[in-house]
Amino acid sequence: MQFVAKAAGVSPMTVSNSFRHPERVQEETRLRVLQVAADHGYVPNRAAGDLASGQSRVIGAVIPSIKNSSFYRYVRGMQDAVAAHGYELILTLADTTVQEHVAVATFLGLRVAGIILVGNEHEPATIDLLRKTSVPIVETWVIHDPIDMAVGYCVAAATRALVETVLSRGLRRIGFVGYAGEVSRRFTERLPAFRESMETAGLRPDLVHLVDEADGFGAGPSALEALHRLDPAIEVVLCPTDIVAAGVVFECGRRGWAVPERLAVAGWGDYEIASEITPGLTTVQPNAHDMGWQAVTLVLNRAAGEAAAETVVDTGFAVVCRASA
Amino acid sequence: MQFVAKAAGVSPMTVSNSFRHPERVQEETRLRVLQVAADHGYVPNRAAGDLASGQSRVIGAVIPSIKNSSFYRYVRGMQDAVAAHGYELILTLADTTVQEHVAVATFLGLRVAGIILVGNEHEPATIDLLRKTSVPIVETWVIHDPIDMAVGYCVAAATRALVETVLSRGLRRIGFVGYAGEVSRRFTERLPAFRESMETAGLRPDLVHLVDEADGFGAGPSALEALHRLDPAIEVVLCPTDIVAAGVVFECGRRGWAVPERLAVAGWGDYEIASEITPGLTTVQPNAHDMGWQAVTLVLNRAAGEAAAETVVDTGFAVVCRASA
DNA sequence: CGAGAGAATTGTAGCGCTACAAGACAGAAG
DNA sequence: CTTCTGTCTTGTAGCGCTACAATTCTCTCG
Repeated sequence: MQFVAKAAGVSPMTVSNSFRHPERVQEETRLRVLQVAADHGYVPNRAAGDLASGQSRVIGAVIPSIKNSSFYRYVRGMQDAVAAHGYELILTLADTTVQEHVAVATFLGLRVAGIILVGNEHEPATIDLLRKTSVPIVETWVIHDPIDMAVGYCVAAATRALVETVLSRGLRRIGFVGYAGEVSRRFTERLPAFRESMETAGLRPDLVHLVDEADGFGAGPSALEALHRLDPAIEVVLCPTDIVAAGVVFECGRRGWAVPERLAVAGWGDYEIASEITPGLTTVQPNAHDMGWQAVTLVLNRAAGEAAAETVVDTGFAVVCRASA
Repeated sequence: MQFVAKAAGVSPMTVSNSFRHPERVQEETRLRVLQVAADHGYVPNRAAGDLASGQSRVIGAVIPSIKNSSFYRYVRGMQDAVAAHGYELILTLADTTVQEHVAVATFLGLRVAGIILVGNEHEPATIDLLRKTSVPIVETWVIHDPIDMAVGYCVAAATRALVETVLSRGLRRIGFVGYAGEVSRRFTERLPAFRESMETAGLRPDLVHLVDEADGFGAGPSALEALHRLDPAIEVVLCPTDIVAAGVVFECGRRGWAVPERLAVAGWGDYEIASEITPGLTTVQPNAHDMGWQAVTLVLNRAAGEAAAETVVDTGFAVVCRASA
């Protein structure tokens, strides 16, 4: 900065103001400074600036996976929101809670303006760190027991809505595919909600099969096989993701079963594949873009000193009805 | 830090050393300092530390999209490499070159240890900035005309290898699906390579159809329709991505065409869907994880002052043969 | 028992920038 | 011609940390 100041014939403060407070500097002076900076490839050192000003315009987000298009929309939502407010977003991939902890420590070390996490399952050490910091924290995709703030939707409510949708189609023999093993809590919330809905409707709540999360499309055929054995006249299968649902649809194709006439199928997540395959998948669409946007908004509101009153935002969901169910 | 030092009864320097140079501090003292820090949720301010030491252990990467699993493996490769060397990786999503420019400016402002980009298509302003900085720059997925360093594979060579693979299956009527409009150069490299290979083999090089990149799976049916009209006896379709190839396979299912007997199909990218659908897709697999790893390695080598001699690394590719072709 | 070597610890200065207060300067009013 | 006002510009101090040199504190050895 010293160098640029000298080259432009002004003081370092004027250089600083040219970048950060354009209105404080005369137009002509500012343009000259910016020109000199551009000529020399000078970019203000944010680390130093943030240190001096005690604030940061960078928000850190930890995302567990970048494999599905819901997360893509979620990230876009965050990116769009930060861009609209002159902030920056930095992302770290973390597939395990241990990686998440490392990422959180890094963000805290960088003194980011806020941290956005996915889910509410963290290492005890992470929770400890998060509770002690004054940095705004937002947990997304869930709305229970936030450490600080949360943005998400109610998985149980979405499950009930999906069951009601298939009931309204006149379907009664409803099979449910869930994930077995150590999976995120937002998956485990679905089964009890399904059972409850079925009992309320006076229908069999036990047409349930659990598959491995790692099986991808492959989980479809095995789930279909298992549920068909439980009830050969099964009418519809509710899947934990659109990937599994697509696997079921492909398997129906192989078996020569018409979808939805012989078997209806519903997915979850409204991934890209849901609208691309034939028949299109009926699925639950979380408002992923909105969720990302709201998460950033919560951080910014907190930074602006606004009331921390409503710390939980429900971005809702929609049951998207396509041809598969 | 002052606070922690006081609480632990040592000087600030000892606190600093406890974190950064454990060997300089007596075990007992170090543990006490770390304990006090943990109790108070203290995390050293990296911005200040980096400023004082004049170095950074953070590498910035700009990625254009997180929609496909190749990029996922690529990011994992980078993440694994930085983790192995005690560095951190921060990601920014940028779908346009303008967004990329903003991201690059942010990284430069953060004084990262290195910047990793995808492709070699950038804004003139970005190139200018990149040439003037002394920060190591790596461009990935391409190996032509790097600004600084590059890691990638030769798309033309992979195209030729794919054509040879289908030729070796005895197929002769080969259709090609490309992307129309403003697409990344790595897509545009494929068509000339295809034409050349076909001419060398003495076969029709004009069974070509261009589709819109945004069409996803939907591009499959329209491409199939168009190529079938060009040559009703077409034997194989080479697609620009596995998504398009999957779209073609699904469409074949609808038409009752057996794959690969009636029509063989090849994709590109070895996305997850390639191995999940039936029949599995024959496709080109870029060594995405390796590419990410090598990109980080190049940055670290440069940081370690090692020779900048070999600045281009070819991570190669593989033609993965599955049932579809 | 004092000198010397080595380990552990501690001041000092400064990284590049910004907040804030103070200064310079032009033009308007008296 | 002085005073005042408002605009533009500039010193000063310090953000939280680390490199480096200096210091203190063992402990060993002649």
